[in-house]
Amino acid sequence: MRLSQFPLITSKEIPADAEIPSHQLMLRSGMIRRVAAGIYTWSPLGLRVLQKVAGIVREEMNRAGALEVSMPSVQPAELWQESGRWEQMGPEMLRMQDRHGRDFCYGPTHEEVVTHFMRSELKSYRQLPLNLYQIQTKFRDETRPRFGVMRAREFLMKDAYSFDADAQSLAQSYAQMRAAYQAIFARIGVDYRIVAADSGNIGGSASEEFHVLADTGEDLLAISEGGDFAANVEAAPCTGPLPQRPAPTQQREEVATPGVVSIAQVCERLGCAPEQTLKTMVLEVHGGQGEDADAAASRRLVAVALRGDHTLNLIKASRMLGGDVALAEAETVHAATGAWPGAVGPVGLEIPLWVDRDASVLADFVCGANREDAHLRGVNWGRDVAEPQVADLRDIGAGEPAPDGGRVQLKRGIEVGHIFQLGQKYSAALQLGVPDDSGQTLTPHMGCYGIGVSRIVGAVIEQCHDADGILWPESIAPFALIIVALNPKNDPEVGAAIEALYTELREAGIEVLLDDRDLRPGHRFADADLIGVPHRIVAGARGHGSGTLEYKRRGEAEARDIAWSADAVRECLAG
RNA sequence: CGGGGUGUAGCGCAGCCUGGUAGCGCAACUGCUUUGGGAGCAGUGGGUCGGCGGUUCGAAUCCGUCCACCCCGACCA
Repeated sequence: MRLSQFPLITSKEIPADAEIPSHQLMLRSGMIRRVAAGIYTWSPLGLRVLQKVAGIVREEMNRAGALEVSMPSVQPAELWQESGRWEQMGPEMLRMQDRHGRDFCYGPTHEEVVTHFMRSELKSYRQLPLNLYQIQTKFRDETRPRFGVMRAREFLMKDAYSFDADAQSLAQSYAQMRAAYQAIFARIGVDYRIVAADSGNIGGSASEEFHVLADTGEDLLAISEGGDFAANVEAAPCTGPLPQRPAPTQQREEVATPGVVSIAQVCERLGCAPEQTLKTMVLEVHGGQGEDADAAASRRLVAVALRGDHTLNLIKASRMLGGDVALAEAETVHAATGAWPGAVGPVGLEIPLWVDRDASVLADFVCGANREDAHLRGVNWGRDVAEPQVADLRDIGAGEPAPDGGRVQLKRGIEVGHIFQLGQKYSAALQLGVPDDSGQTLTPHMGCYGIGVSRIVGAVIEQCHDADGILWPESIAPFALIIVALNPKNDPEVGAAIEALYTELREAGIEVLLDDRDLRPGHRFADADLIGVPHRIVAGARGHGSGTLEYKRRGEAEARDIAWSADAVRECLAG
């Protein structure tokens, strides 16, 4: 490719609305252009990288025995009503109507469609196991798209769905996909971790996430130092040993605390440590465990209590309470407890209360009094309040013991892959059945496996960049090599030699970009660094005289001279 | 959805408070010079000042309203 015929529009200036390095560099290098919030056009340069990533994903999926299909991005409401998710999904799903007024959505995921497809394709248990995948544009109407392609509304995703005869076979399919994902991320060449995850509203049991480690990641990961345990903080259980609860030593006492609503204020006013306080929060729970509409539509209030210095984990709470959980509005809290948020406490509370493990071993603690402007101190479980129902409700913290005995380290990650064992949730809801070896109907066990292809592009840049621009791993670089041709027009002989070199390398199958633009060298070096081509050759009259080219690896400080020949260049590329 | 902020040339911004000919830098285009780390000089083109409405002799500027985008939070593959 000749740069004089390739639209490379780069910018020195950092776009005002880009916050993180990958977003800034993708805009500065012209890989993407914003069309609307969370919606982007990929330029020829950007698309080359995106397709490199997609190509690696496709090869490894094929190698793992999955079969590529293409399903529609526009999907009819009926399928989503069958699975119950038409109502469940909420505004994240982009809905529309056709000219007849029929409901459709732009597919955020494809469990329903693939199951529909299998209803007509699966005739016998002998076809199992089967794994189908596609690489396709998804749309999820995120509340807050940000960071360019990292959290876009429209994005490219590889989604795969496996079908097995039983749970044991599903576990094997899952393990195969897990291995394929490891191969994919190893080939791309990023530093990643596999962590235990919550399965969210997709449903199902076992689920793990693949995270690219980066400080700008939106997820917090709990990784055991020197151990095997790794989990998204959302799903990391607190299992550390609890101390014996001390015996009460104080009398219960009410203290006036006008205007005090936060733990910090309580501590300041009463001169106590946050570890000695109990914070009580009221949650509104929507939906229930049951399948019936009444349970799904129900709302109930539940209180949870944590030690003052701990953070509530809404995922844990919602898993334990069986429904969608959110902090209740202030008015709701007041109506239910007689206190505004900040003064709620367990004593005399009339709604069900769950207490975090660590809060359950407190003694002589400080808590809200369920009255305005008042707190209690010297409160004790068993004496002033009933013995608590205990649960694990908080985020794990750095330095705490991990379940495997190691010490928890917190790291930030970008979720680029998620694999689930779904079980029979969708196959049962959408009535997918095949005859088994005795002629009975078998409901297949499903797994689903997603990779955020476009997100990987951003995530790799987060890990691979310097002050001058991107440092692509060779696996997904838009070009392997850039030749900066200096002054080819001044000396026809040099110009011809550069042309010959370019042609020979190109015909050898190397993705080479010839910078033949009539710009000053500095400008072109800066562009080469910005777009991150891994190998750079400078060819000009100076070296041509002595039969040398200048070679430089992106990211290395020093350039070196090599012989003016395609073979010498190929040697540099090889290692 | 709550809070904050911003909309002026392709990009980055000034002008607005105190109403009166729409500016600067970069980019683009033309010419000449220049050619090893984002060149110099000269010239050219490009604007519904986010939209609509109001006040006024006159609105980028004041008022109202709507929209878009960004940040923080809540929420979420």
